Amino acid sequence: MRTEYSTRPREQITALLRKERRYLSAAEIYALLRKSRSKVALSTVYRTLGLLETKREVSQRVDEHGESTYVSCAPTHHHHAICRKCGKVEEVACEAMESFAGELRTHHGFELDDHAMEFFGRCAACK
Amino acid sequence: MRTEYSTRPREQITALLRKERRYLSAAEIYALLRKSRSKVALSTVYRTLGLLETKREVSQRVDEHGESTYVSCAPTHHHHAICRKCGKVEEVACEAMESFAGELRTHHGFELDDHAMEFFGRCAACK
DNA sequence: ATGATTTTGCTAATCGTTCGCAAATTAGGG
DNA sequence: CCCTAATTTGCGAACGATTAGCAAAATCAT
Repeated sequence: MRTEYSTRPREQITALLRKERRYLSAAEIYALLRKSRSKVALSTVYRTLGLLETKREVSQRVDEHGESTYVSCAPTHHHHAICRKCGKVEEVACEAMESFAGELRTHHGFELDDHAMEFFGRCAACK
Repeated sequence: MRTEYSTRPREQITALLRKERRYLSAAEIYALLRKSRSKVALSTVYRTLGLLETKREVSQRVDEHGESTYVSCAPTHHHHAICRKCGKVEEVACEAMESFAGELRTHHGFELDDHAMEFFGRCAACK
């Protein structure tokens, strides 16, 4: 039948991610849910994250220790500005990409077809 | 005495990286060296990569399977244009960063202090 | 409610990476 | 050169995050 079930663990994981809006590891999500008297297995966390990633509802990032972390975000193309203090992630659009594409073409003969960017600094609240 | 020795394994790993100029995993480096009748232990490859990373002589990137890969590059600030066909990595400067910084400040109140970018496409040779 | 199907939870397996330590290399005097 | 002290290597074991297997539980459509 190939349907997708809506279950309690999935709802809780999704809700937590939507609430936090910062990069969390599977272990952190597991720990946070466990604290709020919800018992989800770590493997379920991993599976749900994989699912959400496929649906483009979260994006994944490997942190400085090599651990995968995940944040809830829009399924459309954008980049992330990550606050170094509180971890809050903001989505930012990129219009200025043409200038880079042009630079790459003229200086390197490189035909750009995709790009990834990350910004680090202080968010409005932490500044 | 706190000196740093120059050894055969280190020279070979460094030479290989400088020759290839594409992202290689520790295992790939190990395999390539082994083929050219050089016996370096995998752990030595890892240790040397860590050393080179500290010295900013290689940069590290986690590939799509979660494996760490490394490429030889300049110690100064720049970004990488990675060819999807041959894997060749080219270093590109970024002047256009002010426009992003401005956008972040005005639209998000975000104070930018660092950024990371990657470009994907076809290099001049593969186009 | 019922039954087919999807998910979960648990545990064990996987696999890249790191560690520990004895043996081998290196650098630099004598 | 040769010796010694210090650093590296190589090997294997240990580690830790992620994945896989499978029986039991939850979900959905009828």
